[in-house]
Amino acid sequence: MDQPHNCVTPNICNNFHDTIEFIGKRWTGIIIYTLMSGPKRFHEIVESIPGISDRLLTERLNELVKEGLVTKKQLDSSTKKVEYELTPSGMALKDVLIAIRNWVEQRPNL
Amino acid sequence: MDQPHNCVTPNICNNFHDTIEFIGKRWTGIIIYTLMSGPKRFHEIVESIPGISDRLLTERLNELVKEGLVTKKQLDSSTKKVEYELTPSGMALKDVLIAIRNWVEQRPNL
DNA sequence: ACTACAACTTACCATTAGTAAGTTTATAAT
DNA sequence: ATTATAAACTTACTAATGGTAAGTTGTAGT
Repeated sequence: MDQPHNCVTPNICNNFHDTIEFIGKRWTGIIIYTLMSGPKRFHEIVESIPGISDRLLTERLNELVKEGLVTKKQLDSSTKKVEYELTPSGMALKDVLIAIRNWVEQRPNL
Repeated sequence: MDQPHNCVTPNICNNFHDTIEFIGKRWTGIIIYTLMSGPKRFHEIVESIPGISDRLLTERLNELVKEGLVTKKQLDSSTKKVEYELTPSGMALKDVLIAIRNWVEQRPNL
């Protein structure tokens, strides 16, 4: 808990402020959470996240790829099948997700 | 990393999905981060978070109070001076913030 | 009495999200 | 061989949220 926040690299989260806003962007956290259990195809992600739409999932996945947290693989060339997988950097967010889950579990259920 | 997400109590984050969306809401994370160092007055928060506006800070603080993560104290009755402070529940988010900071520090600076 | 400050509140415009329908290419069914 | 279905987007449009600026209320200082 030290340094404040002054953004340098646009769209790349190299500091606390940018990072928390990036992974906290609507759906992003749950997408990462979903991919923690292994690579998934587009429709598998849609199906495991109730409420998300095609449009926003596409947008968020593109952002995640751009930030280097997710990779996109073409399965079976010449078809439209793709697979999304966390990079090591994305996987390293597991500790953050675990910390959140622990906090949720320890909260008094008002 | 177990259970999925099905919201029961509206506006109260008792599960992973709601929680990550709540603390990831624009400015919320940084407000909590700012209050980690102790109680602060309204204008002190504004001054320590570059870019935030009165309107959004008011809105976010109200949400945080509603969720039981922050308390609002009237200082010096009959003036407008107030102070915001994390509740124990809010303070418990420190582990989450530390996990994020660690992740940021360990990332390769593209 | 005049000015400034603290903590909002209101009004308005810009950006982002949600919903639904359409597109493209490929395999499956009849 | 034609038709249908599916995967992964894309486009268009409306609703919700965020950003900017100005206004409000009450106290304090000079």
